[in-house]
Amino acid sequence: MQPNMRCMPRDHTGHEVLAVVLQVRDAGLSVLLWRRARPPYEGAWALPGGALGDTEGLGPSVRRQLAQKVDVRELSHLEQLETRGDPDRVPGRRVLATAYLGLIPADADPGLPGDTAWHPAGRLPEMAFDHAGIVAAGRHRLRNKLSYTNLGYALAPPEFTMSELSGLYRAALGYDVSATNLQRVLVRRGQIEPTGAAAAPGRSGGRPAARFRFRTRRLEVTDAFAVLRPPAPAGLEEREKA
Amino acid sequence: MQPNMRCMPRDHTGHEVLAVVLQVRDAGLSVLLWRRARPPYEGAWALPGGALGDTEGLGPSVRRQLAQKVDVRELSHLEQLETRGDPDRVPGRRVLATAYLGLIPADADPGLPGDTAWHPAGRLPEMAFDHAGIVAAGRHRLRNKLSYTNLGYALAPPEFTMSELSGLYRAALGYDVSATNLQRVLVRRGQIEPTGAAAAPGRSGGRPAARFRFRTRRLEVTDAFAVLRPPAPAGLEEREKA
DNA sequence: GGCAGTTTTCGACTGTCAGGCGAAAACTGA
DNA sequence: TCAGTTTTCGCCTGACAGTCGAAAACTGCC
Repeated sequence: MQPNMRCMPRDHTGHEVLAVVLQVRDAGLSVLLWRRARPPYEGAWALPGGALGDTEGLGPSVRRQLAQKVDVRELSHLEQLETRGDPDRVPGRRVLATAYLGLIPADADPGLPGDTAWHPAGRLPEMAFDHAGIVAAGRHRLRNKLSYTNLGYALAPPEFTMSELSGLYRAALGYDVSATNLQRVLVRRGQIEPTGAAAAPGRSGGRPAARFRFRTRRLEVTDAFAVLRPPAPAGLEEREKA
Repeated sequence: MQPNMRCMPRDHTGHEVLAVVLQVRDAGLSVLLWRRARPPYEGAWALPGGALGDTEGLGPSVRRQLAQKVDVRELSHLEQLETRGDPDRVPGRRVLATAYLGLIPADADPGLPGDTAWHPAGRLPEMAFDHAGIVAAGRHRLRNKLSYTNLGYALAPPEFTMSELSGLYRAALGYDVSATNLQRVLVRRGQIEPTGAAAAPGRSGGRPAARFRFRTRRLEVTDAFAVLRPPAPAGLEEREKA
């Protein structure tokens, strides 16, 4: 199309990174947004992020930008989402955006700057640029990965009861999840295990719940859900050890 | 396409698009590569792609670049894979690359330019830059999506027998897939249906196979495989109509 | 202390679906 | 007609999700 256009010195296309940071806050899925004080989209809400540094990797850049909004040490998970390159996604100039999905456990409550706040991911305020669509992509990714990976660890505190975990899944998935089934499924898959200690009995009585933890806090995919799975690779008992 | 050294000044970071184009060719999964004639990585093989135009969307750019290698009308599927931004993934200058996954049905045999050829995706030749990793990501994505979507349509010709389809899945997944089970699963999910016509009986005898087709040739996800699925949404019979 | 209320835990039952096996069907070539 | 080949169909099994109900374990009130 334009063989030499790539050498044009000016009007280069910029590149920015954005982050969809999600956390379950009081029984709902929330996303971290900041309010734009200047045009374009003055007063609208935007995802945290900013321009990619000249010698900076994408992942490190997200972490750096995010550090201006929250304590990044709270981040339990970070993965690349998608890159948007619509020529006019930003009015005036060409900016590509690579979006990341970040998760924060429900027990964390990082302090925020004045222009930044949590918003329910289901009912977004007026959003700048194409950020509403990016949030939707992030929610989608989270929903899917909760089903076939152990990503729940990224939403949950180090220890939890099944009721609490069920509440987290409910908030993230958008529908009720039976604590009974959730426990059976996650234990069978080896994702969670009881800690042994029982939780403090509830505020209004009731049998004290057992506490659980995720066995590993790094992403692992449940390959047992490949629909046409490979023939069982002989050994059966090493699955327990792995 | 190849890094143009005249543009070397490290003013801004450039952006290119790449495509992992996969096709099942004689019982194996193959990827489209071209051979670099100039340094860096002279003689090594690279993914098709090139610099993003200044006013060009990402998807259109991949299609444009790909048109120089194959007949893009053969492309049955195209989706974004990931963006690589390692500061030194390309020696000398900063180039971000957004990779796409493209699929071509097994019955197509597009003509190729002289520097371009199909290679077995399992045993790659010496690859330029980080392209080997990108091919691996593409194979991974294909394997996963074959399990929980109807993406098989993108590998298969308009009509096929179950033996042929089983061979395609075997090539893409890397392990044997029983034609019996595959038929039952895909029919139950409503992905494929018999065309009615029977295939020409085999070259060496045998019962003539029934021919099948995919009901739709657009991507649809098999939501029934969400592990913790939402409560059944009442109506049961409209699933048949959908 | 006993009893009602509450919450969690456990076991049993059902229905769906994938995987495997073998018999029957349908064709070719000798 | 018969052996060989390939596909198709039906049956069985085993895994697993979803539901329900009973039992367990606690609080608070009488």
